[in-house]
Amino acid sequence: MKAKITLKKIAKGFDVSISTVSKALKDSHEISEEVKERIQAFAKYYHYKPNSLALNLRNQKTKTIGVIIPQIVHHFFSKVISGIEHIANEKGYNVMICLSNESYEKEVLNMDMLASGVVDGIIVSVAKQTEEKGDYTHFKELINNGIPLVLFDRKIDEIQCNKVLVDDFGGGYIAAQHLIDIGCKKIAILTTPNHVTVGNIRLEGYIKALTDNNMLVDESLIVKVIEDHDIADQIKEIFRKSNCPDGIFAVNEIYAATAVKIAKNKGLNVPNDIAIMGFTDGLISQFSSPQLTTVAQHGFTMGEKSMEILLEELNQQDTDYQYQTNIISTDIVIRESTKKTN
Amino acid sequence: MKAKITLKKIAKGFDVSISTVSKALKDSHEISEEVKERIQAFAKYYHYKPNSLALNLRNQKTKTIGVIIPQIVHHFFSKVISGIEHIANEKGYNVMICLSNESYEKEVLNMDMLASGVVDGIIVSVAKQTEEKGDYTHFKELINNGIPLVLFDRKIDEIQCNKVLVDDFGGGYIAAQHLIDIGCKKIAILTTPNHVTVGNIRLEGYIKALTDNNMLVDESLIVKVIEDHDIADQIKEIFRKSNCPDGIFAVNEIYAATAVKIAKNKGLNVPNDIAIMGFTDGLISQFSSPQLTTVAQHGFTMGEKSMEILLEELNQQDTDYQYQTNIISTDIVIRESTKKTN
DNA sequence: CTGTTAGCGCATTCAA
DNA sequence: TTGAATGCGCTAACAG
Repeated sequence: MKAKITLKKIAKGFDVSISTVSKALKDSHEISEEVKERIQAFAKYYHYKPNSLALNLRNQKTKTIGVIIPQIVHHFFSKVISGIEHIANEKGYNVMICLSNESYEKEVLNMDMLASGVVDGIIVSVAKQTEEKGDYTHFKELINNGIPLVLFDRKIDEIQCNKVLVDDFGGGYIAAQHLIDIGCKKIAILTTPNHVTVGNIRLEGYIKALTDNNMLVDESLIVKVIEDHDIADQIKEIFRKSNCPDGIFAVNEIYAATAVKIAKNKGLNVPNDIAIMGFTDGLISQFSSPQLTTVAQHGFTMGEKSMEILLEELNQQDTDYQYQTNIISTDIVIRESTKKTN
Repeated sequence: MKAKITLKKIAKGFDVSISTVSKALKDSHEISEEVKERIQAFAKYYHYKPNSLALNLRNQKTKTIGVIIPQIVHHFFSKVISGIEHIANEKGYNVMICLSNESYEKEVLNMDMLASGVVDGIIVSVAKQTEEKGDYTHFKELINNGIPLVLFDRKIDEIQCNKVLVDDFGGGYIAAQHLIDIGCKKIAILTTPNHVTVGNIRLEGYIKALTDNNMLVDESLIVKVIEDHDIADQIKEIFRKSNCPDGIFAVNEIYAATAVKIAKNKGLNVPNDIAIMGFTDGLISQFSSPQLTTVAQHGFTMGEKSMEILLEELNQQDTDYQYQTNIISTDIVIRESTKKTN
């Protein structure tokens, strides 16, 4: 293990000063051609690389941005990361990824760590537990410290900063509207508990679509799935004989795929007896059988947009910089699970 | 935007020296109780946090490890990251994730960047393009520079370092054996081109299982899928009337799920007419219909193990440290797609 | 053309 | 009990 090569060592080798070496390596016109050549050749031979830490300390910036996401084993979030990485790389930035595992505590820990000088800016999707708790002081502190912050996916009105959101309302709306369009009369929704903002907003879109179409909103068709309990058990409730719907809109892939499985077990034909659709255009939707109609939320685009906005904030000098909220619109991808054939 | 609070500023505020403040904040016995209390209270009030960059520069370590993976939108890799993150967090390390997108060039770029002082060690899964090219000088340089390296998943004999590998041979073997056990006589394999090591080794396991069972290895049943071309088209070939197999082992989920889809389109019953199984226990396997039998490769465990070994190397002083290769064994998860009912 | 100095933020050794 | 000095690796203003 050779110790790393530094300016100092090169300087000693050539018996010149450190700054001479530094300048020579930057091809400064202040240095004689001959010295430059020798030093450059030497540096190249030994694979000299300036130490990033020293540079960062000196420049007071790291060319690194931090990302805190609730989960990584999740199609949507990994898409977002891809998008962030894509733009970051283009602009010479590195990405540091932290997982909160939906935990408030881990989110705070990660943020503290990132804020201690290791990154120039932070992109985060708020953990469910934080949403539930409603304590956003760590975000406010971050902003107070002048570290640019972009929030994505989950909507937090309490925090003033740049945001990139999915059009969850519109997504919920077009989903329900699609089911109505294909003739469903009793449309159930599988959503999340109230504190999960995205599920909640999709639910609102669903409700709006129903009322716009003069349909009654039946509370018994609104299932708020609690993740701690068995998901399938909760979804089965909706298939009770007396109240079985002819259309289901699930706010994510898993619920949708689970509903399909249950329906098939009950001998129902999807989509003819019951049409089922989800949210998030992931692999499950593509490979389940029948393939699932779904609302695509364009995670990659969201990642790109988040990074772009962060860079904008990073590079602005303006004293009266205005935060923006960017809504990424959704698209419906129609597949077999809602293509009735009768 | 307040400027960040530093030791220097605190020192000025109290009209003491920087080192006094530094010591006071570490509760040094050298400092009087009274001064300590005042300074600590002040620091707490202003949320003083030591600047990581400065600390890193001073300590010559960053408590950060870098990870380079080929893709992130991939169940296996995100599982591995979770595992790495899990252990890293436990030990107070941060994780910096870079994507190579299977590109040699991006891999080299990422590695250069990580090696310039930003991380203490690196975990990587080699990009396909690098495997193809066979140029591993960037890895050798890294090792020469004394930066601990752990390779996972993809096996590269040319590089001397710690490794964590999937038991791909064993996985291929038990997969083929399972198909034999349930009575398949003509077993096809959907694998990758030769340069992709993991696919290749799984193929070897498959061949060994066949020969161990005195079955002939039929070259026409070995399909090496090229990702540039349409996957489904290539897989369809195997269903030609004259040579249609009664069992298929695919080296990943996508190929398996695609094969199932094609089989069903052809009116074949899975598993009764043809049993199909995959590799990697991801969401597709669980949610496709019929649910897929698969070889689980325990990505989370691999991540944990990789991080543990890296930490070991990081903390060792030994001059004659021995590299180790850790094989993570696979398990077969039997589901509907190979449960014959006739 | 080359070298000296100072400073980024911090910890630590040694001196007062 | 406190402070001054040094160094981590690098750059840049300023001297020579």
